[in-house]
Amino acid sequence: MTANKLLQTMQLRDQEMLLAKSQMIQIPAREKLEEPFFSNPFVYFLESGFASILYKGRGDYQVDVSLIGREGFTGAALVLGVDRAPQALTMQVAGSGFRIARDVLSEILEQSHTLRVHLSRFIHALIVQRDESALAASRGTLPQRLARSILIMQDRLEYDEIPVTHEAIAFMLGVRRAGVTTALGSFVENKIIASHRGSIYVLDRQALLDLSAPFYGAYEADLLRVFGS
Amino acid sequence: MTANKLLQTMQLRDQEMLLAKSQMIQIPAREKLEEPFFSNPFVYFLESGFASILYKGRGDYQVDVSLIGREGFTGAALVLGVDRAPQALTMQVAGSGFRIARDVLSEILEQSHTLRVHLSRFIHALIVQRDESALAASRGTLPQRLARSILIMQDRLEYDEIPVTHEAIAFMLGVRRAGVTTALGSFVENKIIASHRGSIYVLDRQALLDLSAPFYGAYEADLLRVFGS
DNA sequence: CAAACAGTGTACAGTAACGAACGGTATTCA
DNA sequence: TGAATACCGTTCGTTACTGTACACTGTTTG
Repeated sequence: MTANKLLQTMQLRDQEMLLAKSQMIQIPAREKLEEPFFSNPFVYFLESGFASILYKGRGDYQVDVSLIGREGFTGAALVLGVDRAPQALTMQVAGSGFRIARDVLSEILEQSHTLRVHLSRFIHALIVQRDESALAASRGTLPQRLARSILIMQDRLEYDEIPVTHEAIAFMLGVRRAGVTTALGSFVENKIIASHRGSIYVLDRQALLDLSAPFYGAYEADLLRVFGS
Repeated sequence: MTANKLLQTMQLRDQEMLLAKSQMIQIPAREKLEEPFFSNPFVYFLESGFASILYKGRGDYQVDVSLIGREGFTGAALVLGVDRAPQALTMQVAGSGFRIARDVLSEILEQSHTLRVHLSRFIHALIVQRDESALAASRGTLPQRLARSILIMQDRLEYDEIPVTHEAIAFMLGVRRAGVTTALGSFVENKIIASHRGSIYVLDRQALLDLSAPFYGAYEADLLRVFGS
């Protein structure tokens, strides 16, 4: 049995085909799963931990446009028939997952219409997640974006402790590290989180939900529409 | 013959099937082509003018995540197998296009694998456009975002005059109308654009490219990878 | 043709986030 | 065990916006 929700909710036949051709592996934090403009050899269905999709512009401008954990998979471009995409995919919190060669998945996709539809629905959810990120980046304050960030990381880990540094968060949001530190400081004061070196502990999830309300929830709602459960 | 680039570059058979089942219509500015969370009855292949995809959060937070003109089509969610999406689609500059009923397109998609692939590749480009928007929103200054905005509008109109108000631009970017006015004012001073009531004239496209360099070009590059030309 | 409206220019005080920098405390490594 | 490194806290002046507000001018409408 797998912990990946996409695998869980697809047709059994599709799931079996995929699992038969894939290997379970451990993935350490900061491992690069996809390089930009590169024909990446593997696609991943994570079981734990999460990876982030980073979009890089010229100069060293960059933002995280989405996070993927055990609710999804990493081969959107492949399903869309594109083999070189401008995004980078990096493991943010270590975990495990099933890895499958892109060519193998391509073949399976040719054979199974149901699988294509299932994965496509997830791609739609990913688009929604990107839209929420764009909205938060454009209209949200740093504390709001930070709250959203913590929520979506916690959603993927399904645990109160999030092993991530201020630096890493700042990088994801495209803001100063010091800005993250001060904002987190005020969260700690208000007992919304606790914080130790390299970790954040969520104490008051509701407060985070309230803070980030305009920018959180649409991805989750879209996933529900996709998976039903 | 059609002016829509997606229609032009698809297999002739697919193009004929689509055109046989679609009507050419005129679309005025500000017409709503898709409502959020609504099963929208039509999909559009524009021939002129452009529409914007607006993502709305709670409250009245909103941003434009992408613009679509004659290089694309508007039924991404449908192709991805989803019938209710959280985005709104509004015609920004009046134009014309082919309209096709969603159910009809669905049927054609079932029959034609080549069409599905073609449209999917465009969806990938749309994702790239969203990522660029997110990056610009997160890291760009107002003048940079504005320059990008003017460029992508001009790209879709393929003409030097862009019939759009400061108000409309401010709305798209999610910033103050007054901010757009001042920024445009400095563009006028530097002879980058000229501006009359309700219109912007691009004088120095290169200057706009320079300004928005980190945030412009990836969508266009992705389209090239898709269409080849 | 007057009145209403849409679109633009400008001003001002307030604030959120910035870049740059420094000091302190855990943790890792030789 | 001492040195190097990673991570966090805080400060300071600066900048890019924001919200609010008002005045001006073309354009539409009754």
